[in-house]
Amino acid sequence: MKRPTLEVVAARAGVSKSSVSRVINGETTVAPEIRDVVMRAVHELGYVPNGAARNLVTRRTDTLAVVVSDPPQGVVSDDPLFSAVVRAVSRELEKAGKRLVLMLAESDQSRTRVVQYIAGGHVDGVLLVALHGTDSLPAALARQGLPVVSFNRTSAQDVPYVALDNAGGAALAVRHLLERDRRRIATITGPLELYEARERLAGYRQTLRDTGRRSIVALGDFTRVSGAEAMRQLLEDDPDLDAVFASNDLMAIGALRTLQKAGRRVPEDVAVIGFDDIEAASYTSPALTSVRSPMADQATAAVHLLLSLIDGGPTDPVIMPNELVVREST
Amino acid sequence: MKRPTLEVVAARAGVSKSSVSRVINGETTVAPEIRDVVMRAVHELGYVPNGAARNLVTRRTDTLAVVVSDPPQGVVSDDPLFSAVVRAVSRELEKAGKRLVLMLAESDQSRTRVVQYIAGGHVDGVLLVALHGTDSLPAALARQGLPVVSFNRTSAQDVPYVALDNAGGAALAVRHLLERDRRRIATITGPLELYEARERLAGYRQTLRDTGRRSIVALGDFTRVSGAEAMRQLLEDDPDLDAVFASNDLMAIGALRTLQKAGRRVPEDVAVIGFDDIEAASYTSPALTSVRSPMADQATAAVHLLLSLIDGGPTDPVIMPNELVVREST
DNA sequence: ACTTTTCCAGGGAGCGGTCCCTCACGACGC
DNA sequence: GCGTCGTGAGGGACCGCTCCCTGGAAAAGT
Repeated sequence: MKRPTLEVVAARAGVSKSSVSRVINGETTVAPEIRDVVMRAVHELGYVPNGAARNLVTRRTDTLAVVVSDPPQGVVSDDPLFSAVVRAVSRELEKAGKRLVLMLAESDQSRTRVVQYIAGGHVDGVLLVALHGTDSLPAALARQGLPVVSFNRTSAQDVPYVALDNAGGAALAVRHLLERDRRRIATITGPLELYEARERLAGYRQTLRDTGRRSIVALGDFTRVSGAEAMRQLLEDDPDLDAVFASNDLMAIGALRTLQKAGRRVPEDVAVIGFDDIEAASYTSPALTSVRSPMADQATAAVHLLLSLIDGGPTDPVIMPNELVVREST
Repeated sequence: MKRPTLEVVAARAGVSKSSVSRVINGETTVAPEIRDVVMRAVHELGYVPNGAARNLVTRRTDTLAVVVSDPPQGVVSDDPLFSAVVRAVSRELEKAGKRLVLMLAESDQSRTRVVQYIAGGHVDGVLLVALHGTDSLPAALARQGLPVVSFNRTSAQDVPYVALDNAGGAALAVRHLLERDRRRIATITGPLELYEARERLAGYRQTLRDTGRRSIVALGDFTRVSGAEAMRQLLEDDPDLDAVFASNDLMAIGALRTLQKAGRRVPEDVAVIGFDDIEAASYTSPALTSVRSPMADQATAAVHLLLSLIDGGPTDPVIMPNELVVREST
């Protein structure tokens, strides 16, 4: 099942390789009759250009890597937003006529494999998703000298990024709770190695400080069980609290369960608000109020930034605004 | 930022290209001292082989495509299982030292693009996920003459596949409901263009028939809202029903909500059972009993089958067993 | 009418690897 | 001591494409 080559097509059409190449690549300096005879030959033979050969000489691959850097426990890729992001990226690349190579970097070993692969010239650019601030990957990739866009802020200074307005979102949540006349507002944080977790915490703190209230903080790690556990902790430490801002929805869902088991009514006794507005937030009872993270839009923006970078465009970071989705839990 | 080539490394090490190539590819017929001097040159120069050049001559890419064929509404890729599958596949390929190109085929246009890409020799094999029975893609890809494995049964005869035991899983669910002394057991189906939906329905029907009971069927399309709607329909048609088997969890969750709004207690008045056991199934209240689809295992099996196919191995289909996860809703 | 410019098809040199084939050299057998 | 064999390094053709360069024909200029 050998595929025909340019040369075979050229022979069939009775023209030179160069002419066929020009037709294939849509150059305009080709006489119509040559164009036609070439196209016919192409269709008759079912010719499709060999990608490797083309890559080799053009040094472009029309392929972008999406690298998901994640500890083995899988905080990020377990996240329900993962598939939304992957889909949005995929759709956007499809539109731009590019391909997507997905790589999960879960261990140091796979991290070096990723760098090797990138260095091998297989891709034109890299989209980095959800890294720890301490991650060595962003810097290592940036050093390869090809375009890198991060899906979050990272410790590597010069990596362009598209980020959520995490602090602003947290402020939105807290102000909403204040408007509902809540006085003792606790928070459950994400893992503080992550920028987004730190920013959400900072937004929460700042807003409370501005209104002269004190923070009540419990640590979580963005998983549902950690949310349940943190809520238990909070109830013990401060039984009088009347609202909880969880740094993501999974933890909010965990907190909801804990509250129900403890016999607290939501939202009457304790209001609960999450962050991200994942699908499952609308399934819970009561349905969860949440700060919507426009992940699909963020993914789209990240792809655009990366594509523009590849074309030598600007590298200005993009910050996505969030909005509040009020449901039953507040 | 020009990367060094084999030739440069060879010059630096004072040996021939061939020797460097042998060292890089770990051939054993190389004298230790040559090996050492080459390795040193490789490290000093930071040499990484150019992928395109290698692909061109070896005709292998060590890359596999995962093609998700899906209508624009996104039945499959909206599915919470999507990310689980992608992750499992990614991990497995990582282990095997292969790369993953993800392609969503949402329109006819993108379908042709997929076929073109595959024909371009960019990948060594294809893993097809979740197709409509009428999909033209499996056949088109199989015609390309490279290994294809389907993640479900398809209409294309000769495409090897890894499937769930859908009928068996449905039977498991229905028998469980019968054991709970339910007499009027309804079902909410998936979109019947999909094999899995038909098989789940068939399993339901057969099990009821075997025990002399009649089927009560409402049509859904695997989305949550369709489940809610179908449940409304069922309550209207047959107010006395005491159990519902939904063909997937999202629809079960929708049904749960409808039942609660209608004032039926779950499981006291109506037992609800889902299929797939997605994460969210354990978040609902009451937590959802479900037939667990071992999607990650299925994905792993599919990758193994594909890899074995590439090495010229057998093409026997694999059927994955499912198990029941009993929670509060039954 | 002749030269200059424009335009477009063809020829062919790479791109950076792999791998077949040749050949040198040391070990071994007789 | 000489021929044979085995081992392993080197030379170079080749994978399929792009793109620069050349050259001939047609168009434009004088």
